[in-house]
Amino acid sequence: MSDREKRTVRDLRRTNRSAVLRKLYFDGPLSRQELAPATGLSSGSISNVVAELTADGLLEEAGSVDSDGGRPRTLLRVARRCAYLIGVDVGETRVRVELFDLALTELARAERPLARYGYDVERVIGHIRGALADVLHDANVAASRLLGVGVGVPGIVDRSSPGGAVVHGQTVGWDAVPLESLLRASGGLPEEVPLFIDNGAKTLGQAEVWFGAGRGARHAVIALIGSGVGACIITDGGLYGGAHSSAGEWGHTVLQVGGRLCRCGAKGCLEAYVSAEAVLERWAEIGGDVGDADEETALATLLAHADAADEKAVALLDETAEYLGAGIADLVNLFNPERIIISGWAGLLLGRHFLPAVRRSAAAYALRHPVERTTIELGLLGPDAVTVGAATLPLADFLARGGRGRESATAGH
Amino acid sequence: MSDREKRTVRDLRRTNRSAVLRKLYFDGPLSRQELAPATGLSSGSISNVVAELTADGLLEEAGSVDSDGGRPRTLLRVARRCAYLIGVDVGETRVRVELFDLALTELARAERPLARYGYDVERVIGHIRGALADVLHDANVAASRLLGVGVGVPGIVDRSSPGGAVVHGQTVGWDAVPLESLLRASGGLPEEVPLFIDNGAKTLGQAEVWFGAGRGARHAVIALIGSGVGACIITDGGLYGGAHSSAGEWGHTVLQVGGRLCRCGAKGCLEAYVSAEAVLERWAEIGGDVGDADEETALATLLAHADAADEKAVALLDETAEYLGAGIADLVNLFNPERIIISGWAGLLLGRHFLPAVRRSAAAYALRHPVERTTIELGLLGPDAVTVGAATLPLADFLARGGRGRESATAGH
DNA sequence: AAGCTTAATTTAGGTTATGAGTTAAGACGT
DNA sequence: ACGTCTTAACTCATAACCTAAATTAAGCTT
Repeated sequence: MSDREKRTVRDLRRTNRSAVLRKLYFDGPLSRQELAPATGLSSGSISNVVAELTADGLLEEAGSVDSDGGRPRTLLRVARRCAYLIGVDVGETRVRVELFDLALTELARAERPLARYGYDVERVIGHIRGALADVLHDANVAASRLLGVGVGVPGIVDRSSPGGAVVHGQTVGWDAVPLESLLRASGGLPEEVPLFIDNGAKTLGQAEVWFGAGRGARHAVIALIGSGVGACIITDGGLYGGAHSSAGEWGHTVLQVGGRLCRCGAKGCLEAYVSAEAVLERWAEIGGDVGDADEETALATLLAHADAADEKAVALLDETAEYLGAGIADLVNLFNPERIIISGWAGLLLGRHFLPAVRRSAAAYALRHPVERTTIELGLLGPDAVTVGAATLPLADFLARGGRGRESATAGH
Repeated sequence: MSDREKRTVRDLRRTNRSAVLRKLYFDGPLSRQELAPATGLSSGSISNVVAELTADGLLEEAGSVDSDGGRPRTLLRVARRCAYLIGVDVGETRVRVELFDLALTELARAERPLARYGYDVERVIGHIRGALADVLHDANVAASRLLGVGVGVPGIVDRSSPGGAVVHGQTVGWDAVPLESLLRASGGLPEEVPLFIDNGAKTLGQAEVWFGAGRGARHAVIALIGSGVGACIITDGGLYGGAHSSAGEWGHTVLQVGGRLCRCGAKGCLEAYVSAEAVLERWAEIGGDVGDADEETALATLLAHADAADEKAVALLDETAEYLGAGIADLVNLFNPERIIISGWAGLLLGRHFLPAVRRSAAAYALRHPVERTTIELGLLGPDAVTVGAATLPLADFLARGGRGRESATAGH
């Protein structure tokens, strides 16, 4: 059923290093004393592991706290400058690259616009490579000190193929683009720096779970509404990808058999009702004025109409809230998460307008037991957090490895 | 993020015992020589672990194979009679209890009918207790030799509450029934025999994954269609439960916002279109003759009508196939499984009739990439496998523990 | 019967975590 | 100021474990 699980006594150390590192990373500075019960290790082992991590330069002291009457405990934290991360957001209109330290504070960024016709693969690769060199130069960080590069892209990322991640971006016209090998071949970064590619929606979700509205949830779904609709599914604290890491395609969930035509070709998808594009389209259909502004301002205009009690706008948004609620009900019924977080630029805009209505609709369509135990909230991070989320991918790997190098990870099957 | 991960050097042994045991359990008799690469352990450790397991009576030799010129390797297998399992199926019309050996071959069974008004909790508890005693007596097995008792029930089982599993069976009128503590209190089985309770659909799914159409799949969804509709979701080889183990409530996925009223109170649920009850209801609505036979024969009659080219029946089933396909498309989009297995008595009946149509519909409603990589098949096990699946719960626990006792598992947080 | 081949066990060596005992560092009371 | 008390962190002996190499076991070939 499952081959290689855990093997040697050496893996133990890695696991324990990882536990200590993770605890310190997420729960701020802690003393060795607090670390012991939190990780389940004995105080002796904590000393041992901490000494090792400190020797590796991953941990540093952070002051001390009096302990009434006794020796004060010295606090420990992860050394934020011991390594660096890069997050790349390949968006609909631009490529953005940011450089972070371990604590994910931004050190440099570079952005390259992508003209509408700009989804030429070569052009995107070139932009990434150039921007990557720029941020490293600006912050004066050697590429060798990078823990890894995370890339968030639109579309489905299939990580199960042998030559590295392959991107299928139906909406941007990418069909089986072997992004990983192309980026590698472009020579922009050293051989040994690992590359992590995933769907942009998922990276944003990961960011939201680590640092935003999802903090502490073991089971959560981040619903992302922009021009399109997607979702990031967190199960047992980690990103769920399914067999070919294309899970979470919530936007193409069927809400109306034989309903509105979606850009995916099917009928009645959630996306055909609640995406910004769809809402505006429907607004135009019932005679709403759209103008030729960009989607963002157009949506804001629609919301303003509704605020001004424009009946048509109100009705449209009511319906949208019902559909969105029904879509969320599906997530609740199928995944039973603790929390559902609505995010994405349109999701935040719409959510601020009608979150209570969405909650009501979700409660009406979902089963009572699970929906009563799920909270539905808005995301705390802006859509810009895609880069943060992308940087999170190598970071997660780093923490899971306990801050050790990746040895000969090529001990394939 | 996650507390207790792995700790001591002792857990290592458990993990390795578990790996050896699992490998032997699922992949038949193997020699020590084959075991080594399969588990990632050295031949020395294999010897060691195997010796320990044999001393514990969990393994036995199973002949030997010549190895041209050398010492023949002796084959090993799990001793099927080293412990026993009980599976309980609390169904819509009866309680069934079966006793199995480790290989899950049936040794005894007992069945108690449940009158229509029979969902009285006390009655069910009494039936379980009685039938349990019967099978143990019939097969002459001491209760102390039981590895555990697995129970499959209708409704949502919340295992997150402190006093043991609680069952919320909306359809059978059970509201927060603390089945675990009630069964314990009934005194039917010794203190130390563990009790595992889960949704019957999920246990059936588990059986299908271990021994049926799902063998070998790491990501699968078993779609169960009977009077109601449910699903069992397997992620990374294990049952997915979500935050309160109520995940997989596929039947109440919305397929038609504002559509047919479902017995859950919401409108447009999948269950309101494709469950046996719903199909027959719709058949009656358009004037089909139903008679007052039980659901099973009524559905068979409908299918016979369609086979005889009764236009109304054909149209109804076409529509049903479309809805079912759309529901499956949702599963594909959201979970991206390798395999979807249609089961449940009505699912098997309907599936045999129109599986190709369902596949077409699913392909039309789901995204191309994932649906091309998912197979949609019928289950291989009959609905009777609920007991097998239930027995699988303690078995999974046993294998995960490496066949060791459960020590002081009360080292709670 | 000696030599060869392959299987399985034993042994030596190296990591690791535990837990008791020790040292470190400061507070408190007289 | 001094000794006592309290708490933190480290050290070291012990036990458990896995690996790799060496050894024993079992059967075939010539």
